[in-house]
Amino acid sequence: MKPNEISKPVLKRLPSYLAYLKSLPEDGPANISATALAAALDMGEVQVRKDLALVSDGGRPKVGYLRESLIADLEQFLGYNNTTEAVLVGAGKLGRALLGYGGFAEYGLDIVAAFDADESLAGQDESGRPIYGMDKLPAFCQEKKVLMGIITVPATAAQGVCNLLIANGIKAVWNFAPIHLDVPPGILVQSENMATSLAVLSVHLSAQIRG
Amino acid sequence: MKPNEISKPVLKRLPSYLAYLKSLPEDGPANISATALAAALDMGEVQVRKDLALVSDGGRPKVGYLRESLIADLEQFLGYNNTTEAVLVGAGKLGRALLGYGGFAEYGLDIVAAFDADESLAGQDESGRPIYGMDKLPAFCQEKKVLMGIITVPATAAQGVCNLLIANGIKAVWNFAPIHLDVPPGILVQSENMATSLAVLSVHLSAQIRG
DNA sequence: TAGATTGTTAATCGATTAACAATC
DNA sequence: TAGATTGTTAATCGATTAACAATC
Repeated sequence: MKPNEISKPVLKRLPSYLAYLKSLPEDGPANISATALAAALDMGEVQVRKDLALVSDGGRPKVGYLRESLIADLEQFLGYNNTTEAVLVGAGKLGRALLGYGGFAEYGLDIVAAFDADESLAGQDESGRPIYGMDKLPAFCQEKKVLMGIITVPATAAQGVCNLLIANGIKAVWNFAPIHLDVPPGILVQSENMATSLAVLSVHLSAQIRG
Repeated sequence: MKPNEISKPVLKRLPSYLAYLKSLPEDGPANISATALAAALDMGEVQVRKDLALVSDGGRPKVGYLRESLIADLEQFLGYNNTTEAVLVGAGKLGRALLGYGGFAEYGLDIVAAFDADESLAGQDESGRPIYGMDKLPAFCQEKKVLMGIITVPATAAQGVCNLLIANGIKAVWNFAPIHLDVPPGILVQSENMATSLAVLSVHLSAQIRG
């Protein structure tokens, strides 16, 4: 089963399973059933069972899955074992917050360097990651064969940065700028969109108030 | 047309339209067609047309929509005009970053206060918002009739905070903790999940590498 | 009028759910 | 064996897309 045959809805649910499994006490029961997982996460049990069948064949009738194996299978499938190196562009507030966040290692992500148009930011950030001027970006990405770029620049600069990253070998872009990025086929853009979440919440509240 | 009749996929696309329309130059053409919007955002034009028809009746054959009216209709629909007051719980790195972000006003969101279990954080944050101890939360939420809560505490504390918020009148929760929150019917939880985005990117790269 | 664009009705597609058979 | 659980095949549901009619 090739991972790219998996549908996006399924793919987006997998991290929840993983997070829940990891939150279980180490000295608890060694097995867990899809039924139990579904109940804990408020999901349909058939859906959970089908999702798990895509990433693991360790499910046994009557006992369910071995928790540790299932965790391993999910991590394997999600590629959290082999580290992905990423560069970050835009060392403003958000950019530095992401640089400083230590939790990405758990997902196999390593932000190896940051770049910013403002040369005065160059140096090391508090977490010890280097910050360079934009002129250093092309050589760095090409030499290190970096595949992921994280964009935390203002919306007006985002498309240009995106183009630059792609020109230097990046295949996946994590975009925090609130703007649609145009990319050639084969490049994946995943946009982190707070406006989207806010819209869902906001409309819910409007409906709530109006009755 | 009641807003809660709209489907979630549609709702999540609306902010993109709005952002794009706002990015257009003020002195540009006054009209824009669904066709042009679709092309700019890499979407199907039928889809865009159908989405817009749900929030506006200003579309005219041959000319499209009046840009300004469409912006107004979208903002109206998304409830960005009437301000929503929110409280934030957890004044750590992420919490203070959100407090300091000035952009929420554009979406009709006003974070009026923050709370943290660590009393030593009490006082004012740099942006002038007050930070209180957790004991002040119940009275504050009830008196101000706050409807939205933002959770930026560690995963282990999130469910407890969520319960507390709901007990004090909150109807919508914006959750940044990487954990599933259980809530009673009628309460909406929107989780901001970076692990989800990372999974999508990570699997794309794995597939890319393997060929 | 001709053509661009809108909005709607019907067809397709994909994801979820339900029903069932298999297994320990 | 009986019952819990798995995995699979079929049915349903909802969203997207295609085809078309309406309009300026």
